[in-house]
Amino acid sequence: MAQLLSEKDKRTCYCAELSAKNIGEHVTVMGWVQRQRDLGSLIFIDLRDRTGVVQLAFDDTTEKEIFDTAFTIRGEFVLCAKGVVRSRGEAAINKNIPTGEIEIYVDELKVLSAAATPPFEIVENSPVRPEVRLKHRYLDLRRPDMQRNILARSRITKLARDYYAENGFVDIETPSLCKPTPEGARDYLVPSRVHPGKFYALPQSPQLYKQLLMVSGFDRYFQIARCFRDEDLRADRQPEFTQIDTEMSFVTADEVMRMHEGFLKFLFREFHGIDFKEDFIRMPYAEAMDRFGSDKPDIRFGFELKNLSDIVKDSEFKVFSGTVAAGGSVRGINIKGGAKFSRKEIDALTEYAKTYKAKGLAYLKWPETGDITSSYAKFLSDAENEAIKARLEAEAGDLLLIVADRDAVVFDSLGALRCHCADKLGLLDPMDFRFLWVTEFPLLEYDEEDGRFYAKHHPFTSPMDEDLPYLDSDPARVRAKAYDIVLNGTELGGGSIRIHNSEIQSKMFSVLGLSPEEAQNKFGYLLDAFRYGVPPHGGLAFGLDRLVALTLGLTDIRDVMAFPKVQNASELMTQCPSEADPAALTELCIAVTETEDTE
RNA sequence: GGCCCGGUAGCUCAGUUGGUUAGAGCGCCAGCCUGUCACGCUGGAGGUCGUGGGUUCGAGCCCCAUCCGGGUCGCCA
Repeated sequence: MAQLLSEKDKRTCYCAELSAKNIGEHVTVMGWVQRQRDLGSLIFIDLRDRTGVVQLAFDDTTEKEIFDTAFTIRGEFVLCAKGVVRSRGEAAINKNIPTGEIEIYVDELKVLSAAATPPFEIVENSPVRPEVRLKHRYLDLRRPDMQRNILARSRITKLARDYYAENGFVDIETPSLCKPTPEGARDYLVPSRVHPGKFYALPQSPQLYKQLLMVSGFDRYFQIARCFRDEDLRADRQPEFTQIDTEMSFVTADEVMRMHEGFLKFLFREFHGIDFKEDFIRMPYAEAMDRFGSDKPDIRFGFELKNLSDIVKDSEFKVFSGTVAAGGSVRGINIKGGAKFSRKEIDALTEYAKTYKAKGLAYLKWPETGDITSSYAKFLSDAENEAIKARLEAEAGDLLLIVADRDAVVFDSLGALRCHCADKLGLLDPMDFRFLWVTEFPLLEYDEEDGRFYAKHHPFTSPMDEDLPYLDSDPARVRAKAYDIVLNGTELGGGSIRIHNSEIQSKMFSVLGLSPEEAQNKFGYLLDAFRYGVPPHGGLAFGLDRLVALTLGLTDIRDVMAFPKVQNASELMTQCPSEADPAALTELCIAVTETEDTE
């Protein structure tokens, strides 16, 4: 059945490139059959390629053999069709598609491939279960919306290459087989045949290589880098993802931020025609936490956190006053328009807050008409109640939500609640792009379980100059020259100025509990390199998948990745990961001692 | 590792209190049809109800286990 493409079968244009101005031209198009409509002695076929569809027409003046072929054609057959572009005539114009004024009157037709009936329709927004889509990803990717996403991704990476090349960045590839990263996410390990018992790791990011490239004097480095982390998945997290990775020498944090802000503005101008005239807001971490309960605030809406601790610290209501006394805080948010939430919905909010470790959620619902209802008001004095309303600027129609707990829990739960409620109220327009820099992150994070500090960013992040004196005495208060770029509540990227002073680096390792010997063992090559003349340097990496998704107004990065993995990190189409060939394992000196199937 | 939601025809779903032979739309197959474009009309095929066990006279429905998918917390320097 399938016919071969010959030298004479040269495509002259893509399907949806044709329009009324091509009328009379003889063209050759190639593509997949969207649909065949057989009206008896009249047959229409919509032919689709990555640009869209064009209608092929066959009637009783069509050569019989061609007409008979057209009759047998089914969905997703691959065709080569030649013919004359002609007007459909006034009555038959389809205004819903770009090529709706014309059709191709076919005089030569080749079936290049027949096709089995696909498991789902190849149409936009086809509501199919994710596992079915992913098992047949090659068909899913044929759908127009997925084609648009993948094409957009390609365009965005090109814009990135253009922008950074224009600004003097050198595209340099770094290894995929590298030394395992201590203190980071879990590494994917790759065994070495030549070195039995030894392992490479796949890079979590090219961090140290790019710093070494600064030592080498390349001055500005750029790479679209594939990164790997063996951690659990989310809608915005895959085990294998792509970064737009950069590093610059002889710069301050301000210069790095300006450079990358320039890229985002360039991208949105080119891609969406949106001109960001103002500088992006820069907000210190402490302010972001205090106002939004998050280090990646969504600033498309208000509902800001207010500290109520001073109002309730002496209250009769022990849930509030006791929390303050124990060193925690009581904070609230005002969900404007939230009074429309039902009791059931508010109960659901409480359950939601509990997933963030909050012990409870106090509320006050002030409807437009009717009585105020509240879970806490009866326990407070009138003065306390009025002060809370005033602090939260409450009025009719509002819903006040209050959490009393450790600061970390209060921020976490209220930060999540404000976004959750905004979503419920339909306030989140994905095409409203609000960028924000979060700066002055804490350098270190104390881990209660391990009883030690960990680097919040990584161990090479430079402390802020004015906080250097506290690195020994009070590490927790030291802020870093680190910055994240946030878009609509998602961390799009982050970076820092690195330590380039061996004394400070040693001090940093010591705070992290690394002995000089351990530091030398783990990062010796970097420390050695720094002995030979290291420029001050810093950089930033964007999560390309998130950047593309958010630019397109999407929330699931799988929609902008050609072959993503599912929640258990397997790939449904190829069924990887899979068991290794025993001979290969033997050669690698690896024995599998336990699998999930073992009792 | 925890919690929540889902799995019924190729796809999307309905399926009452546990009760006859499990339904619909789309898709698919066949026939008819000259202007369709989600063509229309007529007819037809298509089901281990995720899997295994249990309760029951009787299970798509109840119970237990398990697999698969999604969300989320932990985790993600």
